[in-house]
Amino acid sequence: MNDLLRVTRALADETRLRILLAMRQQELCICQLIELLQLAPSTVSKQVSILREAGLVQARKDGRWVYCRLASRRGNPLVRRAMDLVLEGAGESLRQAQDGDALNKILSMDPEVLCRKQRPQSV
Amino acid sequence: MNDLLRVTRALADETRLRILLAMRQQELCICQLIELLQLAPSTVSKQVSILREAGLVQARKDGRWVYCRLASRRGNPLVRRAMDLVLEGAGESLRQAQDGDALNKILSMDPEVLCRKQRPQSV
DNA sequence: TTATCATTTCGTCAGTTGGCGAAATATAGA
DNA sequence: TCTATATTTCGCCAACTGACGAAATGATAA
Repeated sequence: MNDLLRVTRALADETRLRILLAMRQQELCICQLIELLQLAPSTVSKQVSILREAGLVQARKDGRWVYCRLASRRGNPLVRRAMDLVLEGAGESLRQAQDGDALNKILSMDPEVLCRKQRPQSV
Repeated sequence: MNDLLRVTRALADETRLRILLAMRQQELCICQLIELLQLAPSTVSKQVSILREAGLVQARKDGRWVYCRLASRRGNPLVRRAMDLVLEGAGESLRQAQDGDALNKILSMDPEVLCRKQRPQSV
């Protein structure tokens, strides 16, 4: 039941569901998630780590960037059931439409440019 | 996403998972759940109501007793996926074994006797 | 090496949650 | 009607959570 609880708790937060839904089509690096969610880097990092602990998300490091994607559907059956639930629940809320639009913009950008945009503004 | 979130939040608590797992084979009345969980009636009532709000549990009233059971698998697909996840995650934890034993004892009892046992002890 | 920078870790804080007991509610039985 | 009682509602409190910023980490580039 502990594994189950770790998974259900990981799913029980809107930010984390938004992260999972954003990764449906492609992997995303942390800075892309930061841009999508408009949250502090430390917050995004923490939430992604909760999804990783639950086995829902896998990450690979490439230089300074960390790319995240949904865990394989062929791995842990618990994870597959969890994603089935999330995908079933993906509906037409305003928030999801907004995230979809924002994600398209982010994907059309060079990640380099995105990161530069996120650097502390020298005033 | 709101419906999904209501479901995932309902699943994200050990007490509520225990309730769902206990109802796998048969409906249970609140006082049976109180005995199983060893929690205050107000607490059990609250947790069941969260499961009902999420659509995971249905209840029927029979006199003073309220009987609860898992929602139909043929209803909301979200609910079905949620229960698939829970059942997949039902494992062999010590807690589950203990709950199984306790549940068997409870089911072998007359609910009337169970309720009498729960009444405030007149010292 | 040194500087830069994407990400993570840590400490803090406001808001939420899950537990309890007391009081309220609704129903059965006297 | 009045009493007993199974359940719910309400208010409270300790523990947990999700957000942030500052500092630490690890890797690239100068």
